[in-house]
Amino acid sequence: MLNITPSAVSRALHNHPRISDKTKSAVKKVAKDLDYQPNHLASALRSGKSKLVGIIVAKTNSYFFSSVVENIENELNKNGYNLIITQSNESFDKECRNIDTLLQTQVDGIIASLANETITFEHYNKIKEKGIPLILFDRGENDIGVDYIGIDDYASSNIVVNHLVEQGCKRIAHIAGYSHTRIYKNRIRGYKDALKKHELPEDEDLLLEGSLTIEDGRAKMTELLKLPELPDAVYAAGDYAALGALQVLKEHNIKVPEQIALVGFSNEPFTSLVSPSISSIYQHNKEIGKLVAKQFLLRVKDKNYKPVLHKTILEPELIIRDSSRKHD
Amino acid sequence: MLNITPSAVSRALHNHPRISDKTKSAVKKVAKDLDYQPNHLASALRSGKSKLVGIIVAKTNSYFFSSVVENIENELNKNGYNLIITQSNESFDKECRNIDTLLQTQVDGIIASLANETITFEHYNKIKEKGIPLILFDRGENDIGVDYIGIDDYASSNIVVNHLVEQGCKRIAHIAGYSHTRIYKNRIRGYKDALKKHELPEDEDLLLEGSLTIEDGRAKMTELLKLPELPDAVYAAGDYAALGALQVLKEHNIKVPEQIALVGFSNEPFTSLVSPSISSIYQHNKEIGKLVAKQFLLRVKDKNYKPVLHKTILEPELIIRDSSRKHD
DNA sequence: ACCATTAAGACAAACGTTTGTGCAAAACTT
DNA sequence: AAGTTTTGCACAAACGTTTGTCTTAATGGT
Repeated sequence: MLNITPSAVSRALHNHPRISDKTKSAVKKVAKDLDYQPNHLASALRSGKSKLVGIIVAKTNSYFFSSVVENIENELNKNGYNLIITQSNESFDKECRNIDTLLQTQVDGIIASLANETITFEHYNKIKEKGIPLILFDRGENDIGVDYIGIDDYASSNIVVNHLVEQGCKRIAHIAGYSHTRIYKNRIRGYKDALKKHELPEDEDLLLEGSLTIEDGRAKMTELLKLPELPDAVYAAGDYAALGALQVLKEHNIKVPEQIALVGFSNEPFTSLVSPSISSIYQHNKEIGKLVAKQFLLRVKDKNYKPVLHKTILEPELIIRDSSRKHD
Repeated sequence: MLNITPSAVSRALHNHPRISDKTKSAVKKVAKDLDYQPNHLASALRSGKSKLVGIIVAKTNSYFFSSVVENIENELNKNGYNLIITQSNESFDKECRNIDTLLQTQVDGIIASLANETITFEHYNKIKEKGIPLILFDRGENDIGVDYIGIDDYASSNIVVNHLVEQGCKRIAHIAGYSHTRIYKNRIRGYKDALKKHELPEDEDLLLEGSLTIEDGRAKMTELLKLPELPDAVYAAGDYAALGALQVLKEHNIKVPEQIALVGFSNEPFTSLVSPSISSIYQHNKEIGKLVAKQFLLRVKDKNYKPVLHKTILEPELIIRDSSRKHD
């Protein structure tokens, strides 16, 4: 080297004020020449910061999650963080194990969206006890008491119902998610309140909770078609369920949207590909990813910033497609 | 503690033969009681193994990649490894940067699928120089000289052409990927050779290279429809291109498969959702993921195992759907 | 009973940084 | 010119493991 201690080198590379500009530039030059690669592990060990962020989502191969993650990655990479992505597969157990794994890996923080199965939250306390930031998005709970970014599910339902009423629908069914998950509960509340607002009768037969898979959508639509009085619109709380419903409608030669209009949720890519294309709620995937990343950065930069909780709620946007457009 | 040195504890937890069973169980009991969590960073620093594996794919939000990654994750998690997932966005530059980032993070190995833009491979030498395993899948190159897992692209084209000929098609077009990428080149070769085998004339107008996006598929299909003599089948080397083609065909009121049959590639979920559903080549996503993981584990366990190169080529499977089924 | 072998674990160095403290020289103050 | 502050860096400890070597005690062989 050039007669200098490791500590001086470290400080030089980090632009410590107590190092002269001359040695700084000298050190940096040598670093370049020798193609010096800092050892992240050693740095992490000593400083306690691994520069790794853990992510837990239900499934990476859903468009919504993968595009949120993509945007989180872009933001955090800029700040020297890398992502460790795990998936819960909607399983509570796997979610718990993922948390353990991530904590063992000494991540600097965790970003998560809850599994469908998750209805208790003690496992998240481990994270809080460790003192590292935890940010939830989309499927988060108020009970955990951490920062959250998501859309206004209640408002989404309002927008959907308003739109359907505008199209002339008067008997609107809702294929809902399980109401133990907050977001689905809110969508149900929004649906009911919107009906009231428009002075439409609330019919229990028109509200069906389920897992929102394609199969579930098919089953629920089949049930709806057995009703003595058919609905003239179906609002599904998930695109896959909407797709299942659409399949059943086509099999029964029911015209969409003329006889029954259809609206989904999440704006999965296929909604614009099927025919008729399915109207759906866009959840601002990109925006959510960016906001999550920014919120995370805020938290790691300012550890003592605890007291204030940030809940960011985005306004949803209805993408109107053929499945619910009765007139231009 | 219980009057024992850290070294003894470490060895006890790792079942070192020179530690008595008595102390081993004692140590493990205390570890349980105290909820001891080993510090991966310290372990990584000392042992030189981070237990992290880097992944580079073009896009996580493609179904093929995300399901491969999902299966890699499952396998590697069982062996104590965690994944750092990065995406190149099909960009050569981003791919280079990803490699640098991963190496800096001291990953124990890298698993990658090349970006479309990538046509030179020096940046992968950095990985080999570091002496850590590199495994390629799907989009890999023979030149790099590393283990590879993928499907037989040449055979895929054969299967597709055979199927189309069986359906009575005699003028088969191919919307191809750029031939500088090996897998697309092989699909083109397979396509040409299969035509020869069936003694069908090879028509240059029927072979169009492109990026295989939806838009590209639309453009290429539009071109094909301008030909004086229309094709009676289109084989697209990617599902998105096939979808674009299908859109154009429907807009021109051309019956699929009666007038023009259509086959795609990758078996993306939407292929079964659109109407008509699109026949497509299934690439054994799960199998690929598992094989990649196993190959990686082989390599890290046996560093000196270098000389032999493993190329695993899976047989593709054609999923026949409505878009190419002229009779049952 | 003496030497050889094995067993069980202690000891200490090492991995490559970061960081608090100490200390000399330089710069500034009056 | 003497005291005070600032500057620039050296020193050394520390992060929590892993691992090669050494030591002591126990076991075995003759």
